[in-house]
Amino acid sequence: MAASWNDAIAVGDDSTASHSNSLVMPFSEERLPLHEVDFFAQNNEKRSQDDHDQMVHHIELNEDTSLDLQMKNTGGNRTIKKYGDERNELAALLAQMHDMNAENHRLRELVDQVNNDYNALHMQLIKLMQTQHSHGGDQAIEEKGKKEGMVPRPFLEMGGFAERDKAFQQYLEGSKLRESNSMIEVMERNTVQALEPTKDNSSKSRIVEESPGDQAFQGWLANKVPKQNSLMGHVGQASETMAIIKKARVSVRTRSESSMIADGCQWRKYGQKMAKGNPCPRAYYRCTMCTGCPVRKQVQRCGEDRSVLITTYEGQHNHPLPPTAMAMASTTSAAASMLLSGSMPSADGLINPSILESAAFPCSQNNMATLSASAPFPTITLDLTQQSDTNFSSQLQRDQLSLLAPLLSEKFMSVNPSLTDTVNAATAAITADPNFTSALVAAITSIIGSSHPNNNGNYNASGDQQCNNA
DNA sequence: CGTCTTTGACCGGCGC
DNA sequence: GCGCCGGTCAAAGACG
Repeated sequence: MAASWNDAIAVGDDSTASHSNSLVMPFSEERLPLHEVDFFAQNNEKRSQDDHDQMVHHIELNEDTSLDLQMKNTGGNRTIKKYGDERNELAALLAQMHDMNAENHRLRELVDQVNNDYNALHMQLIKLMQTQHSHGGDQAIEEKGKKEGMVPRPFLEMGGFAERDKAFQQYLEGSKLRESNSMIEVMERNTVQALEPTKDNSSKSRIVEESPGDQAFQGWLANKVPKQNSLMGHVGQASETMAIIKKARVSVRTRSESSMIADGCQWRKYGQKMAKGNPCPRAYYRCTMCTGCPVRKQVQRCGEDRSVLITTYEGQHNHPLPPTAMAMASTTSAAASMLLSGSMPSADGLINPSILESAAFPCSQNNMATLSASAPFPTITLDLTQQSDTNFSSQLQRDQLSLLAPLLSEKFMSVNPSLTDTVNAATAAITADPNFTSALVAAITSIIGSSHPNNNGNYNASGDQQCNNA
């Protein structure tokens, strides 16, 4: 899957060979130096009006993605000089596009790398489970594997629990992960340290720095997971731990008059209870998009502010999701990934907005994400009640970026720290444009979805879906 | 008649 | 051991 930006800037319909800037510049193959960009801009002044009647920016991610933007700027009767006034802006835009192109390449490669890791480790997991089955091994894991269809499709997907599973599996098999600062490595560290709180961490991982967020998460696990002197051979207990990890929840606070937010999934109510400390009843729903889908959600109005609807998601979808559901799924998956990867910068459990603001996301300033360590299961809360924008879909898309970008920056870009600023700057720029944001989110979710062998991206345009366990 | 909602019963975890 | 509480089950009713 070669990432290629077939970016082209075509100027003029009647350009001849003598016009070196009958410009079609494939950014994916060669980088256009800035001085050439400037030359191109200056040359524009000498060109005829007809040459500039039409300016077409064509940005196209490669063929297997959904991002296909066309920005047409028909010049009409504008003069060349008017374009000349914009040359600096154009040059800056081109340079920015170059950077984005390069970053896209790197990100795609990293996604591929993670995907390859996932596939390899998944095979190891299956192999081990088969071995355990043939040797009458631990039934808890076996039953859990059956129950969850072996390859659960995460509601809280991206780099979340599935990776934790394989990281844990890797640890069980006594081997080390490859040399990289991947998300898997961080998750392995969290899992291992949580399972062996008394053991010297230095022998487990090359990662030496422990963020306060790691401590928060491990502190939570230390309370929830019984201490063990020996991990090896206690697969059942380990399975319990993984079950707890899988139970992580993402809670979304929104202002809504309706009884339920439209998140794109189909739900069936199976219970309602009065919860202590809240006069409003709590409703329990399970996903009915596919039989056997373990995803559940709780919906409850805030006792203090009845206009606030609190929706808590739990579990992992085992079926493809429609695009409308991908927005919420991606948002919660990113939040859960942050939660479980221990990337929160605050030891008191708060994911301070500073992590988002540091990435300069215009949409993140009013958001607050909190991590609850007192809940029965680790819960991250996304507070979307401060947004004036009532378009929930748009809200989600913006939040997706605000959550995904720092995640990618922290985990992937740690290989090359200098890239982080570039990514942040580029992301800040593009998120300022809602249309571009929407398209980019679609592209990212498409990439993420397609990175799994049984991915959510299997949802096709006709609406046909295939249940993995059907 | 099939599907969905309602609601009381039941179960398991946890604290005392 | 007991009670509280959160979560789930399942029978009954509502609805299209």
